[in-house]
Amino acid sequence: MAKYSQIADEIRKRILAGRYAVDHALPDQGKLAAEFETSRITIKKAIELLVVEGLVYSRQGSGTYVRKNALEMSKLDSKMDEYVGVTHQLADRSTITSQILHFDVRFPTDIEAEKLMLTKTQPVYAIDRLRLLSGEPFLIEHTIMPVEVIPNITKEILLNSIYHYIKGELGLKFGGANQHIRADKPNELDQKYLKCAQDDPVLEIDQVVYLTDGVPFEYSQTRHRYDQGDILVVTINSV
Amino acid sequence: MAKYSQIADEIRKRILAGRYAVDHALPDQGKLAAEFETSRITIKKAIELLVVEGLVYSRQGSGTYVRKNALEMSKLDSKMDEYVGVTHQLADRSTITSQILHFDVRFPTDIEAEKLMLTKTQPVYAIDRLRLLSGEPFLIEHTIMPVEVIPNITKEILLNSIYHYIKGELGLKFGGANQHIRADKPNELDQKYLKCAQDDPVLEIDQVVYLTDGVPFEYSQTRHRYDQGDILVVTINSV
DNA sequence: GAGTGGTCTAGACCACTAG
DNA sequence: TAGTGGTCTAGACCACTCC
Repeated sequence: MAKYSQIADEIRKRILAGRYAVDHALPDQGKLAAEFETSRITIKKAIELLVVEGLVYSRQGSGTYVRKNALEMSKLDSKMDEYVGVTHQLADRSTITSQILHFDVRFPTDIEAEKLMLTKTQPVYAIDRLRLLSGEPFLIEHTIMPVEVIPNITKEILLNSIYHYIKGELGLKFGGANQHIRADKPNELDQKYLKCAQDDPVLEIDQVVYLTDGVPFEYSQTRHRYDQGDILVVTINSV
Repeated sequence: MAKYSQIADEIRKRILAGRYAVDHALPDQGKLAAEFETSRITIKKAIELLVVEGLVYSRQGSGTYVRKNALEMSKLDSKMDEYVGVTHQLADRSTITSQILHFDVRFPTDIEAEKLMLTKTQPVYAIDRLRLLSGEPFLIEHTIMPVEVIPNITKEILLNSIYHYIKGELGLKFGGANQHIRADKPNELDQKYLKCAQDDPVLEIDQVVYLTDGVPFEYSQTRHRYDQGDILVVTINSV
C-alpha cells in the first residue's frame, strides 16, 4: 500500500475520532511531513484523497480545514453501493432474492445495439428478473448484456448476483455508469409483479454500465415500487 | 493557468478530435513529457485529470488508453449542471421563469434545524416557488435557507436564480450535495400548480446542499411533473 | 512580511505487463 | 528483459491569505 494512502487513512481516522476538530485547520503540510517522516509532496497527495472524499478542503495561503459536514459525508460513504455510487436504501441487502421471469439470447434491437456499441449481429442476453426484499417484490429489472463481453451466463448466476460473477469469475472491473431517473405510471408488468395499484407510481432507472476500458456491458431498465426505498446521490465539488 | 491543466486541455482536444484513437494507447508519459517540454510528473498530473473525467484509463506496466465510451462521456459532461452534477434534461434553460408562492422568515422545525446544522433560534427563509418552462409549470420547489449563511434574499432574487446570487453577489462556492430521489403520488399542491391528474406521479428530490467548507445552506424538496424531463446521474469509477 | 498551499523539476526506484 | 506507469524525494519558486 502506497505511503500517501496510509497517511490519508491515518488522517481520516483522526478526523473521525475528533482529534482534528471540525471547522479547524489541520497542521500545515510541512508539519505533517515532519511527523510522518516524508516529503511534503506525499502529504499533499494524501490530503488530495481526503479532499475528493469531501472530508477536508484546502485554501491556498490559508490552510487545510475539516469540513463542517465531514461526519455526515463519511456516514453516507459507507452506504454507497460499490458499483454505481447510488444506493437503494434497504434495511438489509442480505435478504434480497431473485426470480427469473425471462431469459434468452437474441440479436439486439437498434437502440440496444447503439447503447451497447454492438453491430446488429452480435448476440445479447435478454434478462427479466423480479427482485424481492424479505419475500416482498420491490423491483423489476430488464437487462441486456452482450454475450461477447459477459459470456456463459447461467440461471444460477441470475439467481445470485450478476455483478459478483463479473467481478469475481470474469475478473472485470466496473468503470462507470450513466443513469436516467424518472417517475412513471405503472404498466401491466408492474401491476402484475410489483403488485402496484393503478395509481401507484414507479421509479424507473434507465442505465448503461461500462467496464474500465469504456466497453458497455449492461443496458437496463429498473422499475421500483415507489414506497420501497429511494435513490441516494452524493455529489462532491472539489473545485 | 497551471501547465498540467493546459496539457490536459490539449490532450483532451486531441482525443475528441480523434487524433488519439479510441481503444488505443496514448504516447507514453516520457514521450509526452518530451513533446510538451516538461517533466513526467507534470504529464502524469494532466493524465490524472483525464482519468477522473472518464476519458482515459491507465494500466501500470502497459500504458494509458482512450476509453471506448470517451466520446459519450464528454457529451454528457457538457450537460451536467454546474452545481449538482445532476441535470434536468431541458430543451433550453433560458426559458425558465419562476413564480413565488410563498416567502417568509421563521424559526426552523426540528428536522430543518438538524439538516442545516442550526439551533432552533437561528432564523431561516422558507420559500415556495413554482418554476415554469416556456410558461408551462414543471416543478415546485420548497426551500429552507439559513438567514445567517445566505443573507438579504429578496423577491427579485427569487424571480431569478438563487444560485447566481450565492455565487455572484455573495462569492460563496458550492461544495456538494446529498440527494434522495423517489417517486410519489401527487398531493394537493402538485395537482393545483403542476396541473397533475390524480394518477400522475411526481418525481421528488429531497436534498441538502453544502458550501465548500461543509456548511449547509439549502434544504429543499423539489417535485417534478413525471413527463417533464428526467435526472441524469453520471458515475465514474477511477479505482 | 510571514506563513500557507500550489506547481514544477530532475532523478531515482519500484511494480507491473508483455513478448 | 525491456518498457510502461506508480511512487517518492529534496529543493525551488510562485500565488495567495492574513496580519
